[in-house]
Amino acid sequence: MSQSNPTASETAFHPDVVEHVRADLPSDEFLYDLAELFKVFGDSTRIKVLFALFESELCVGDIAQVLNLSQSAVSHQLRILKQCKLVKFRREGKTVYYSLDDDHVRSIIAMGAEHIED
Amino acid sequence: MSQSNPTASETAFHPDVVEHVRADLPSDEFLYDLAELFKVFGDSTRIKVLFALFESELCVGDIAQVLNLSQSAVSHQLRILKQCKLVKFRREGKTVYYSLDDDHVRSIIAMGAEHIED
DNA sequence: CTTTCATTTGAATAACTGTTCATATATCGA
DNA sequence: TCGATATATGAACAGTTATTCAAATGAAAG
Repeated sequence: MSQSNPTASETAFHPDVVEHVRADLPSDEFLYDLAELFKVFGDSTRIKVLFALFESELCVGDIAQVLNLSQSAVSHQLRILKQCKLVKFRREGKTVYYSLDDDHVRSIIAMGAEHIED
Repeated sequence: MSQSNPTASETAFHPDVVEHVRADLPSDEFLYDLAELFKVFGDSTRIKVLFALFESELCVGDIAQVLNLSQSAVSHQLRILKQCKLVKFRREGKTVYYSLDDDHVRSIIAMGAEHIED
């Protein structure tokens, strides 16, 4: 018998395929982290914030103005964007200016946008 | 005065910037759709399903086996992936085979993966 | 037509998430 | 030091969502 996988496929329809696919899956941790990243893009408020920052560096109050949101809501979302390195910030007196951290953000959003336009 | 924007920026710090950024924002509908798309990628179960389908076409039961999930849970998620055209399917007797619908899926995930590896 | 198998669907529950409101921190000027 | 301003944070509430379980399709075989 060519089958010797104990964990998988006792009732599987295609045990060989199941085993092969399973073997090539990335680690659970990687898949989890990836989902976490996309989760961040999966909120329209955060997407709006990112699009606003596409144009130029902005302070918190201006982002709130642009998007018609409360300052608190914006600050909460910026915190999340900061955590996964999508935005960076610099302080100038009382004001904190946010900007995109790298170009991955643009690439990822561009790919998403491409899929939508069908 | 060079400012004449009625809707925005009564209390904004940089009214001119606010107005400019706001003018260049995509429509709310587009931004909402984009967030909806990323929301689909933002769940580790769905990400796992997509990665499994990277390898080959699979039927529902095999996906469940590969990922160690209930058939029902997989079916529910496949429904969502189907709705936004990320996967397609074909029926063969009682069995339904799922596969990736286009290469956008790979591109989007590749971009996300690139960001994580830092 | 009845049984069996693969998948789908619906309802219910539990967990998560974004906003709001109130409060706290931080910086600057008087 | 005190007040004003910009931002951050914490708790609470409301809305959303993924899973489970049970039941329902849909398709082939006898």
